[in-house]
Amino acid sequence: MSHLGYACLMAVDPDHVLRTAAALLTRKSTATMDEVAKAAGISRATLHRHFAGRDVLVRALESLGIAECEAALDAARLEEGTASEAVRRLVGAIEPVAGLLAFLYSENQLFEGEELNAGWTLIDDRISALFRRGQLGGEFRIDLTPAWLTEALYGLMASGAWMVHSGKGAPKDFQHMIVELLLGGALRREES
Amino acid sequence: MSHLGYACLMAVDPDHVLRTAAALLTRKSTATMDEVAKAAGISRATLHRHFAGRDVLVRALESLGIAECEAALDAARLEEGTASEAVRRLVGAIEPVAGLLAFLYSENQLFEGEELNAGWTLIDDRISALFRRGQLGGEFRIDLTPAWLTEALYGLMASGAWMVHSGKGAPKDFQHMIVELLLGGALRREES
DNA sequence: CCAGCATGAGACATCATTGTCTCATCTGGG
DNA sequence: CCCAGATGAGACAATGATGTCTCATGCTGG
Repeated sequence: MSHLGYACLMAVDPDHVLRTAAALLTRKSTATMDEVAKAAGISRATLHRHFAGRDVLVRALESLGIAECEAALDAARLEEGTASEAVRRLVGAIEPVAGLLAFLYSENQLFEGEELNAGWTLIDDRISALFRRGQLGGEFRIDLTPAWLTEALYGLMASGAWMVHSGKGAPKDFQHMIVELLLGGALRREES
Repeated sequence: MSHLGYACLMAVDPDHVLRTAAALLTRKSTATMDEVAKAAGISRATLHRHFAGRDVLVRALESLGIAECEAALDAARLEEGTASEAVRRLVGAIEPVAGLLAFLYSENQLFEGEELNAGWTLIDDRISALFRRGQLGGEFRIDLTPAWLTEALYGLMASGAWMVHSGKGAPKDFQHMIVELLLGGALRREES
């Protein structure tokens, strides 16, 4: 037997499979394991060897989504500059993951009884903290709770991802549309 | 044979079944036909006699959702008063349907190839027209398209429904949270 | 060259949901 | 009272997705 745990030869790259699955399920959330395998260019048997069951695959996608979200949060440097600038960076950084997030969001309701991955709470807390920072600094209004602002951001990102996905909006407008509406609202600013 | 088309005796009320199904599927979008029947207090056979198949049931729910949406649009009198007031009335009127809308929204992706019910376009147009009216009247900013404002409203309503459903928010705050964020945004208003 | 290992293809049983059917029962109107 | 119609309960097959298995193939490392 080889002294290496696994690395030998034409082994499938699990990360590539995962990302292909994410791209497919983002478009068609009911895709079959067979379709996922075909999209990844592997057989259903091999897919099953790496992810033993659809739930395992979804859990792995959840971990991927959480990891990418946290990477986006890190890249956005939420502690630096004004809260508004941080929100803008956050939306821009999270845009590539928005589709996957929307998929996971719709799948989460299937994990009703089971425990919710603690990673989501971590992310919620970091975003809530950003809004709280904006409130304490006098930048954001205080009559909307950080929790609601966080949920609203999620909803707006889902709408933005939908606009882009359906072709009604350009990806380049994603960040601007969301940030402008979330921060500025629909009303005209007399003071501007 | 009776001279009346159908009305005879202990006939099931299809509307009651529909509303029960809506309430159930709002909470558990993957509910079985059996669960739907049980929730409505009828047998699966009878459910099947009224709605021949799950797709027929979902289509009926779609029609119900469209009808209730249009009723809400009518009740909100979108042409009266300022656009802001109309938006506030709209959100308040549509709140009871928000859960059903979220369910239908998630199901619509399953009707990929098939034709989309024209009713949705009608509703989109009416809401878009409201935002356009606000823009033309100088009330709303013009750098966000009415189409985006409409989609954003949907997203915020989904987030609001989620907050209420998950117990993180009170139903009485639904209207206020959404309208304040959609119109005013998160930034503080110096002019207020 | 050869052995080992990952893969592809496919067969197979299982499971859940669904659509369809039959039959017994109950109710209310004529 | 009696019958038509609607319902409830359950059996049944069909379908689709899934999990598991075997076998042949092809490649790599030694």
